[in-house]
Parts: sequence; structure tokens; C-alpha cells
Amino acid sequence: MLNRQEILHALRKYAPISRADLAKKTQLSRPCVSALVDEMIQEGLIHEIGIGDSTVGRKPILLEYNATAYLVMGALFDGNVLHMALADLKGELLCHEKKKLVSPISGETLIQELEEGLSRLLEQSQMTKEKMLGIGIGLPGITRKRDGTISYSPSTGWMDLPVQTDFEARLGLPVVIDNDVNMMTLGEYYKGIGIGVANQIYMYVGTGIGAGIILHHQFYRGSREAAGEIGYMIVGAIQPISKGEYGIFERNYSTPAIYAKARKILPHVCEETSVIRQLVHHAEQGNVQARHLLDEVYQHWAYGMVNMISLLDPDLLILSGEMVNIGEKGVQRIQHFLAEWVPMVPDLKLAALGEQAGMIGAVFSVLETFPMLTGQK
Amino acid sequence: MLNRQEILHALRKYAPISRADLAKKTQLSRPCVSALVDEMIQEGLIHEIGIGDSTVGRKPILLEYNATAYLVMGALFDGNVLHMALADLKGELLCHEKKKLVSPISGETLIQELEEGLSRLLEQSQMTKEKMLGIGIGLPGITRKRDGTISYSPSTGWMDLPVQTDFEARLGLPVVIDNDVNMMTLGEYYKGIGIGVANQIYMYVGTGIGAGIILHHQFYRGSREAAGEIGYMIVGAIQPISKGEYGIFERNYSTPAIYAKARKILPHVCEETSVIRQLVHHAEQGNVQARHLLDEVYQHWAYGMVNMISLLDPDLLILSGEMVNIGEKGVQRIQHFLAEWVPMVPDLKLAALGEQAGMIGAVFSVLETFPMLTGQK
DNA sequence: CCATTTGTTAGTTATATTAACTAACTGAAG
DNA sequence: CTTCAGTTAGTTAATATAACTAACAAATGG
Repeated sequence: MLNRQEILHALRKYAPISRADLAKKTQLSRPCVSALVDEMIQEGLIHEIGIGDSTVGRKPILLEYNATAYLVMGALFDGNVLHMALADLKGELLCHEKKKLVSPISGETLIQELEEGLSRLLEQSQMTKEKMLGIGIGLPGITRKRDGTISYSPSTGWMDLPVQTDFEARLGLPVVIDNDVNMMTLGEYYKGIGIGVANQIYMYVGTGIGAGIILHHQFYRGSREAAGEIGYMIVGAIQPISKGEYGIFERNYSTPAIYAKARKILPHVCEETSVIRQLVHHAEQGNVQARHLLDEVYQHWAYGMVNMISLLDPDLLILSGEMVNIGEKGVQRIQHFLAEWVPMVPDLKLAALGEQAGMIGAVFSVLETFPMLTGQK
Repeated sequence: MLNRQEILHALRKYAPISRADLAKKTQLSRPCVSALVDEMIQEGLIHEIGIGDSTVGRKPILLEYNATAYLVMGALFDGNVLHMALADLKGELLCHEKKKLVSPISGETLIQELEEGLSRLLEQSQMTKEKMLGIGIGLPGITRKRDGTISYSPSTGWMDLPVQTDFEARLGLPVVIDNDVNMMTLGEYYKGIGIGVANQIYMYVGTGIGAGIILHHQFYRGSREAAGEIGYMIVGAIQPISKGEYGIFERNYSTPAIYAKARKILPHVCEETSVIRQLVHHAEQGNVQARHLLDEVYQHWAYGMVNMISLLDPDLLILSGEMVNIGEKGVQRIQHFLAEWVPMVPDLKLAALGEQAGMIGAVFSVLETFPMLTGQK
């Protein structure tokens, strides 16, 4: 069963490719490849695409991966908008939509929206539910993927819900749930700026500050699934804290915190557009206070990064959420700060997938559970 | 070949155990277990130990792992003293010795000492070199295990040496090299306070500050083998830094830094005994300045831990080096600080193996490369 | 028609399985 | 005390699986 995966992996990597070449790439014998390929052709996972070219000898029969043999759905709910997509086995989106839901949103509402969304997407792409493998759903708040529950979600008020089993029962399909930032991390790893990078950290700044961690090509979640809660890091000056309150980094350098700081120095701060963008604009216009605040923010974000880099020595750090608005100039500024503090500065890149990241990650959260169909290792 | 490992693993875990029970534990069939066990008995890896007891039915033939079928050597050189040990396949030390080397110490000197040490240990334990699998060597400074080289070692002045191949050529045995703190981490994981814990961080404070990281039961080294270089973390007040100089945490809260701080407030600081021990002593005697300095140190160590915990959410944090001198009271004080900043405080324990940790870790660095003999997964 | 490459067929090997057996032992009925 | 049913341990034999090698047929260019 493992060699099937191996063959699929090579097939996807080098497609279109012949059986003989597959044998060379996988180190398996030609008969073995032939047999397994035939099996998978029967199952519809592989197609013969035509005859290839060669200078001498019999011409090869080229094979191709049939990514639409099965489908998955990926969804991301950010507490407000529900993104949904249908994707093939390569994680390529066939079609997608987004829908703003009106509060208050119960679990029941969400399930219904997912159900209806799935129907619409299937119809749109002219596919049937029989081909569906499962649905991945990214949710805001604290989730526990292992037991499929949501511990707490501030935006919806949900607490301790067995979301996965509830959804599976209603949707009639395997469901994978995870935290929204984790899904986005996965998205960038498989389809975005982090493709193929073994050790990477996805840093997200929004209402909160969090990180998704991929080590040795695997998502790292920690012992209590609390890894990446870098909002708790001690960055900048120590401040008095009241009992049970946490998150000094988050409290000072998340989006709301920066808004508060900006309001003190700028006359008109618009709540609708990115603070960082506004600060960058004013700084470029010559506003010294804005430039200073921006530098303070960059610097403290960099401090957080220094802590992560020195501990984990990753290849890549992906900046997302509010951070995507700093532009290439901002990236260079931060890179400059990093070089002051650590000798090994990793690649620093802006997230590439925008609002689709989480939805795409959700697609892959399902595909990851079917390596024998996708050829993922 | 993988089932052999599985059987050995179960055998070591449940020994003494019969073939029938092994089949149950490993989910393999009884004939398969019988065949593989017979093989391994032929090779001397397993022994029949005698007849077991049972209420009904035929009595089982109990099997035991023969840990002395092969041997490994573990060594740790801390820049000053060379610790050497001979160990069996369980990592149990058969005999060990330590020897102070006199500076300057060349690679040649070290090889010679290792060679002579090995001879002495073999003689002492009445074993032969034929049973040796390899030698693990922990070295101070920056090592690259992957290519077996040492990049820089301040205490000996070595730079860019292909230590592994040099040693292998001379000693005639496979050699595994690694950084001293990494070896200690491994030691505590396999034989010390961290046995069986999936996610743990070994924090070492000495001349420098460093950490060994074990995630999912595997050592994590980072992309450039620089993971755990937490001396670079930004802990406490930001300080001006000159170009190419790194390590704010290390500069302020490593052993030498604490000595410097202590000298300012205490009349007689002894360079020979632990600063922390001296500070604890004076604090207990009622010296307020000492108590304050101690608290400052504990607090800043805790800040560093907060950063690691929030990022990695480990089960366990092991305190070693200078930190072992804080005692249970110190541990509680730090735990108190941690609880102020993060909701998920992991176990916090003092390292258990003392100066033997590195040597034992070195033993396991070799054993890890022979899972088919040790049953390690 | 020969050299060369692709793909298949046939037979082999390695490693597991299941089913059925022998071995060894307990305990209770006769 | 003997005997035999019931139980557990370990082995043997036949079978299944999944790979391999060797040999060959198909296809093609020179």
C-alpha cells in the first residue's frame, strides 16, 4: 500500500511520465509499477494520456494523475464571513464562494450554510456528492483537532462543542476541524509562499497574534494543542498584569492595540482600512510620529520573531494578517532589525494567498488524511 | 525488518515475556514471532531465560533481551574534562571514567585519549572491541552533526574540522558527534527526568545559554542546526549592541553574567563554587540585595521560558547547568513567575543525571542509529 | 533485420498469514 | 490414583501478498 503512494507521488511530480520512467524514479521494478498502475487506472486515479516521443525503441505510454477522481470541500469561517470551496485531489479549487453570515451564529446555522453551500458548489461544478472524500472546516477560537471539539470561540460565543461529530452526522461526510490560523498555515505550506519548505513559521497578526508551526514538513501542535500561542510571549517592556490575564505581545502589538496607539498620534484613523496601511501612508507623507510608531511596531514584531528564530531556526517566516500591509519596504526594515539580533536570519516573506489561505488549507487538511489517493508523503 | 524492531521493542518493554504474549503485544501472528525470535536467538540478541508460570495450559518459555550482545562507547569532552563510558544496548553503563586533560588540547590529543580510554574500559569490563557498534562524542561549541564537522569551539580553538571522519579513521569504529548540550538533552530524555516525554525542552545555563529540543520524541535541530540557540532571545530590557554581536539573554543571565552582577553586591564571591548557591545562601541569611538579584535572575530565566512555552507548548522543561542549584524552592518560585504569563505551565524539573548526562546521551546518540538492535522506534 | 526501449508474462523469493497440529499443564470426575 | 476435558504455548504446513528477476513480445528507428 505504501508503494502506491510512492508511485502517485512520483507521477504527480514528473507527470506526464511512462511506466518505465516511474520504475526508475521509484526504484521499483517495472512489473510492480505496471501492476499498481493498472490497479489505479481501474480505480480511476490515473489516466493513460497518449503516446510519448523517443529517439529509439518502443514509444512510452504517458500517464497522468486524474485529480478529479475524488473531491473535497474546504471551508473557513472567520466569525463573520464563511468561505467555501470545492477542490480536486491536487487541491486545485474548482469553484468557491463567500457568504457573510449575520450574528448571532449558532452551530446549527453554520451547518445549514455548509450544507447549502456544498449543494451549490456541487451543482456549479457539475459534480456529485458520491465523489466527496470529506470537508475541512477552519473555525475561529481555540479548537482541539485531536478530539474534534471547539473549546472556546470568542466571536461566536461557542464553548466546549463536539463540532466534528455534530457536523459529520449532519453532513454525512468525514469532517476535519481546526483553528483558522492553522488552516491558513497549511494553505501557505501547500499552495502558497511556503511550498516545500521543511521548517517554517506562519506568523499572524490580527485581533490576536498567533503562529502556525511546520517542522520537518509536519504541522506541530504541542502537547495541549497550544503551540504557536505567541501572543503570550514577553516582548517589550514588562507590564503589570492582573490575575488570569495573559498575552503581553498580543496586548501591545495586535491590530486593535496598534489602532489604539495610532489614534493617539493621528487625527483621523479609519476603522475600516488597515492601520498599518494608514501609518505607512502618513509616514511617507512625512509624519514623524507615524514613522516612529511604525518603527516601534516593526521592531517589536521583530523581537517576537527573534525569539522564534533563535529557538527553532526555521528556513522561512511567513508574515500574514495585518502584516501583509507592510509591503516589501517593511519586510526589509524588519529583516534589518532581525540581523541586529540573530546571526541566522531566515527567509522572510509576505503571505501569498490572501483571504483564500484558510479555505485552501482546509482543503488540504482533508487531503492529508488520504495519502494513498494524493501521493503525499 | 521492521517487525524485528517491533518485537524487540515489546520484548524490552515487557520482559520477561513469552512468544505468545509477544504476538499479542505486537499484533503479529505467533508463527511470525516464533520465526523472528529464533533468528534473533541465533544472533545472540535474545535469550531464553526459563519457564514461566501459569494457572492452566502449557507453561510459557520466557524470553529476555540480551543487552550485552553489542557495546557502545559514549564520551563527553567539555573543553576541560573528558568523560568516557562503555554501555550495553540498553544504554546501561558498564563502567566509566573521567580524565582532566591539560591545555592546549588538539584533535590529535583527544583521539589518543579516546583510544586509550576505550582500551582501558574494554579491559575493565572484560569485553572485546569486536562487540563495539560505535562511539558517540559530545563536544563543546558549534557542531554540525549532519556532516560530522565542528564549526567552532571557543574552549579549544578548533575551527571547521571534519571531526567525524578523522575520528572514524583513527578509531576504526563508526563515530557520532554532537554538541555537548544536545548530548545532555538526549541523556535526560533516555535515562533521566525526561524519559518517555514526547515534547520537552532541556534548558542549559552555563558559560552560555542553550536549549535542546525534543518534539514528537525526536530531536529537533532546525534548518541550519542552530535550533535551541536561545542565548539570542530578547529577554529583559533592550540594550545597545555592536555589529556582529549577539545574545542579549546570554549576555545578562548566563553564569559569567550572574557572577559579574553578584560581585557588585557581595563582598566575597568565590569563583570556584556556584554563584546561584552563594546567592541562595546569602538570601537565606537575610541579605536583601542577594534576594533581589536572585529574583531578578529567576524572573528573567522565566521570561525566556515563557517565550519557549508559548511557542512550543511542551510537556516538560528540564533545568540544567547552573540552574540545578536553585533547589525545589527555586523551581517553585520560577513556576510562580511562569503562571503569571502563560495559562499552560508545563512540568518544570531539575536535570537528574548531573555530570553524567552528556556521556549517557552520547551513548544513545549511537544506539539511535541501530534501531534494529535496540528496538527503539 | 538489428539494436533499443516499453510494457507484459511467468516464475521466484521473502515475509507475512491462517488453520491445524503437538506439547505441556490444571483440575475435576470416576 | 487415573483419566480426560479444557486451556495455553509453540510449531508445522499450506496459503496469501507483494515484491523481485528473467525472459519475451511489441513497437520503432536506422
